[in-house]
Amino acid sequence: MTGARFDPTLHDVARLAGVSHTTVSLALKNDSRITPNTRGKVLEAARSLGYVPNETARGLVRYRTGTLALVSDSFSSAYEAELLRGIESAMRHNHPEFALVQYSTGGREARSEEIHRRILRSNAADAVICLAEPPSPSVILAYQQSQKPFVLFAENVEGASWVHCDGKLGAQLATHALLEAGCYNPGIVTSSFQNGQPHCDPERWGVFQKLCLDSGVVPHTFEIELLDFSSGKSLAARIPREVDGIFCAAGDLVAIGLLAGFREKGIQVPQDLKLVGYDGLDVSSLVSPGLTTVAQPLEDMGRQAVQFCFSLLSNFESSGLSRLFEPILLRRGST
Amino acid sequence: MTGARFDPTLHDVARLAGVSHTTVSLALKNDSRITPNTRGKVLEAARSLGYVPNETARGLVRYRTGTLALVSDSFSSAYEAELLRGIESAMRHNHPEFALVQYSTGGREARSEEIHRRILRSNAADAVICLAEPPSPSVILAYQQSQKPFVLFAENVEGASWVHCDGKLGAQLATHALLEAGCYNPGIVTSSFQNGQPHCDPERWGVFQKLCLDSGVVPHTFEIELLDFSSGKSLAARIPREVDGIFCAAGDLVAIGLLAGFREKGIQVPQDLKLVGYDGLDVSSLVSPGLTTVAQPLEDMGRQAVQFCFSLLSNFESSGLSRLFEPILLRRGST
DNA sequence: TACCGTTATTTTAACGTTAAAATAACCTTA
DNA sequence: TAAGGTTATTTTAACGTTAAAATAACGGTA
Repeated sequence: MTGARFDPTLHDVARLAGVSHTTVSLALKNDSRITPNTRGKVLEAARSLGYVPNETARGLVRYRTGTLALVSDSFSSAYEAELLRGIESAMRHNHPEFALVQYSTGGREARSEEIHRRILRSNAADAVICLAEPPSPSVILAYQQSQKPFVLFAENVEGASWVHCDGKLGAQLATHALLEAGCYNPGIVTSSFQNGQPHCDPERWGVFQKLCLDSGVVPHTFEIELLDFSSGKSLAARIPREVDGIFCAAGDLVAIGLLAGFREKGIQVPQDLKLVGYDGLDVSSLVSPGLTTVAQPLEDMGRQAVQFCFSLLSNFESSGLSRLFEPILLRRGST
Repeated sequence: MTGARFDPTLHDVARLAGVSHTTVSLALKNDSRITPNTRGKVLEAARSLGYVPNETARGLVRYRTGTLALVSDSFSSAYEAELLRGIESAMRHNHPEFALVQYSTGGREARSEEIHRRILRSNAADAVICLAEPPSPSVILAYQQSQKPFVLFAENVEGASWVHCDGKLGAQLATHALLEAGCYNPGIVTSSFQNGQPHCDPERWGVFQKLCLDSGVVPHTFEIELLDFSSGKSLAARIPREVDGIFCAAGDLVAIGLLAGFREKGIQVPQDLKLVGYDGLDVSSLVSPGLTTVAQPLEDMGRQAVQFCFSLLSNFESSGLSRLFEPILLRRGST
């Protein structure tokens, strides 16, 4: 049941080289106190045994891990994929010595809390980027107290550093696109509600509501649980025929799902209904018709998050970095 | 520079509860040796201090981590996303107490080696699923010796457990689709060559070659470095006009990129050229025209890999589990 | 009341590393 | 040649946990 444990340790190398384990430790990190002669012996012994340091033991005493942790709701989201592209490229270019590990919350809040606590308590990483829903204030406070760099993709989170793309502006772009196109019975697709508003990106819904009402139209709201292709596709069946424009604030993937659902249902886009997505994922340009969408500079945002982590890591007194990116509207066939 | 370290430990809880640290340890894991009375005191003390166990220290002595590690080339690949969906769902349903972490190799072989060694040596996980390129034989041997369950997505790897989808059959389905449609100047898009064949999934290329030659046509081969949308798109420009059929063995994402490239170039699919992809990703049904593709049951494969890990974990003498899945051809607009 | 067998708890020793303190070895210099 | 100062290496003590061994406390029996 329990795994085998027979990898060579510092002590094994030490015994073979005829020195103490501390000498091996120092020799391996090229400490100037060790003579070239003994270092040679140590290196040879380490090589012949195939010694690899145990990072767990190391982390316990050093309190540094050489690891950047990502916490995301799911490993398989396309939205996160583009952020990850930026994060990975920044790490590869600027911090190649760091390991990148990703934790999945499975979208469950309790699990998310558990993961953050575990990372903090077990010091599993030197810095954390959170792609998932922002954790509870108590977790954020814990990060603050631990002085561990913590960056999340959300706006104006008290006590944390963040990177965000202006949702109000994005919603404005999307709503105008629909209203200008003459929609008089528009709807919005959002994540499911909590406390009277969508549980993620409520600002998009707020702006859409306001602008519609300002223009004298009363908009529909359609909530979905999972923000993916198939839930978009099945939602399409539940949208009344009189709706003539949809702002899919839940993201491009859902919008692409809607597109597929509408096609099955015989609703023509953009003739019968205009559709605007959100995110600007690559694939949104490939569907038929092309999806008009509010594009976020996801790769740049990912890179920025990494940069924040490392500036916080090098001088941790400067807390609370943040940056708001601007979205743009990509007009395509669906409007 | 170094992080703060002030989370409460077993000793802190012990002091507050007026018992020894071992008692706390036992009480927290509900050991029957501890009286309900002292357990109560301990639990109360632990709660009031907000005690969370340090998994690093725990892992050092227990040699069990409650973690399943995934090693992938990149966090952002769509192919892996569907595998991950299966892996995540299996974990969530059958092993919810396990943490799931993912390591990224960035596609570099040296990094991959380093990551595997680190996982093994530092016992970072109880089992490992490798979505990336199979590692070197020496790493595979190390996994074998460590008796740590190790499952990879590749075929017939000596000494490892694996899950694979029959590439020969898949290539056969794709090639026949092109030849039956009357292509007499077909080509294949593969990953870049190493030792005279594509460095990943060489079997697809081999079968395609053979079947084409058997039918009396000499096929083209187009290699690409990165297996993603944009490299597919830019490859399109380099494909000669006389080519009338492409088997994109490099995957749907590349095929979708090709589609976009062909559209820009004014090549009509399927009139001027027929295109068959590989993988059967969701998005391949949404592009215009719909992509004919060889579908792998990726989610099922992911689930199977998880199941292998846990059967190996419970009785580690039975080594070398494997399963070959069958692909199917999804015929759509591109042929 | 002295002895034994339970049961409840504590003490001690690991796990594999790093950091600090201690020692040993070797040169200078007086 | 004894004292002092480097330099090279070793000893010791952490880090926070679990597991094994040791002890303490208690109740029952002879």
